[in-house]
Amino acid sequence: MVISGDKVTRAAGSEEPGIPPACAVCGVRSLTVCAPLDNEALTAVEHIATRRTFESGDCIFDEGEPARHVFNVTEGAVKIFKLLADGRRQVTGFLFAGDFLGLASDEAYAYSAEAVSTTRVCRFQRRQLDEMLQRYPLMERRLLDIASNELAQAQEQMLLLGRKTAKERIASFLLLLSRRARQGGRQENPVTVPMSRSDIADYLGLTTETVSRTFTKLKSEGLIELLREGRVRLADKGTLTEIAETF
Amino acid sequence: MVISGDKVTRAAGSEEPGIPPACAVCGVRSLTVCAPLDNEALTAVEHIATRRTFESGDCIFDEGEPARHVFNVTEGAVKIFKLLADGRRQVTGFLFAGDFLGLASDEAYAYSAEAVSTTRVCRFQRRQLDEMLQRYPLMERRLLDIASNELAQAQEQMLLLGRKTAKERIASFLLLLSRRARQGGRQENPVTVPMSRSDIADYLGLTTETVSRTFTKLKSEGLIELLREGRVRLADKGTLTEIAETF
DNA sequence: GCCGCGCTTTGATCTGCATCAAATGAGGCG
DNA sequence: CGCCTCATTTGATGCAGATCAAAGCGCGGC
Repeated sequence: MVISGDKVTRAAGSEEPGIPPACAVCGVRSLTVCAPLDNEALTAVEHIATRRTFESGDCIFDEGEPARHVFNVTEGAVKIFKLLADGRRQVTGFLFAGDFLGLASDEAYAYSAEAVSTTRVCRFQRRQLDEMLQRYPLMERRLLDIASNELAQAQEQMLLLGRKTAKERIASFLLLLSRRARQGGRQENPVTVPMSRSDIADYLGLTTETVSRTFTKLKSEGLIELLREGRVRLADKGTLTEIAETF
Repeated sequence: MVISGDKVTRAAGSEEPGIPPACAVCGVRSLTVCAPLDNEALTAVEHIATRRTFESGDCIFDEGEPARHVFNVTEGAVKIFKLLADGRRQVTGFLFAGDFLGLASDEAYAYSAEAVSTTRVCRFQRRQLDEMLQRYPLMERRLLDIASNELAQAQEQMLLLGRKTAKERIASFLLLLSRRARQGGRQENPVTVPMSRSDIADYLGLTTETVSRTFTKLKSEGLIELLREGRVRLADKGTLTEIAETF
């Protein structure tokens, strides 16, 4: 029997020992698919949920793999991405506490998911979640709202990828991070940017070099300040917003 | 009282006189959100549906407008798009018979919609549809599946916009049109391309000139043939697929 | 405290697609 | 049937961002 698994393996996320998640006191519940559930339903959720922790760089699942689980991020940050055969990569989203992960129309995941920083999730068997959805229409409705939201965000991102300049993309990105931080109750102005330049590049359809240069340029224009530990202060949100929305 | 509105105004689509749509014999029902409904539910749908026709270029709704209706395309083709303040445009999708239109997470449409060719739709009041969804869980589940599918498609499109070359984009686009035509029971090989070069450009994040040049190049390489009335024969689907998936 | 490694920044050059410009072609209408 | 209009194609040139290259720099290990 394992007394102390101390160091986590870097592969599939470590299972938490002990107590099931106390959904009733979950700090991010109001953001999640569980938001509209009553106590009875929450208890049912607790019984089918497993908590897992992933370290930065850990793979959560891979594109094409049978989609047996879905996840709720409770802490940390996740990137989801697709690859072309020659290695070109498109990050299609970053997920934070409260975000739902693993919706697949097909039987297989449509994208890969990897932790960007230390990340905790609630994991469900897809089949068990399906049963929950049938039993609790409010949950299904909530999931539909979440999906609609993601769809709107995806279209915003298409606009960015198809039509915005590098500077506009970076400004949009910083404002997005800031907005998401506020929604998640994290600090919104000196905003934390947990992902690497290359993840940002692959999210914005640019290269690391262009991302870096553009940050430098925004800094030299006094619009942002680059702080310690990947934190960025949005010094002139108004101008950044104008740039992002484009003029 | 209007006796004969003969020529349709080019604004909001003309209302059909007479009989409600015969949902029971609807040719595209199996593709739509109505697919899983029984006869009782179909009758209810009939009572809240209005049929409308739009001519090519007609606006169906505008981004930002209160989202009071949702639509089912029953015939024709629709483009949905977003604009930047200076007029740059991103077409985020083309919709065909069977496709659902108007999901808005917010109270407002997240994008504009315009007919690309003569188009017929079933229109519902959002509120009435919401009631239907509560009454018929199968319909809500179906809508969730549709939304999941669209999400997967959106991610595919982000990959295209962020990482593919012009040639790869055009190849992907033609194969997408062909696949959608097959799904909708329309002719899949000489595929009909109802939208203008400039709509295609705005969908693929290119310019009309680049779209045109790339078509010409694919033609000169013997991969496609440009036929009368915007039809395109995919002469070498294998190579097109290789190009689209990228090597 | 020093070393080594990977990430980020900065610099120099190249290129795919955009932009600008003009010719060609396809409908629609008088 | 010929003209007008607008979409498409083709051509010439420019540029934003990619690519190639080489320093900085922060961080963990010893």
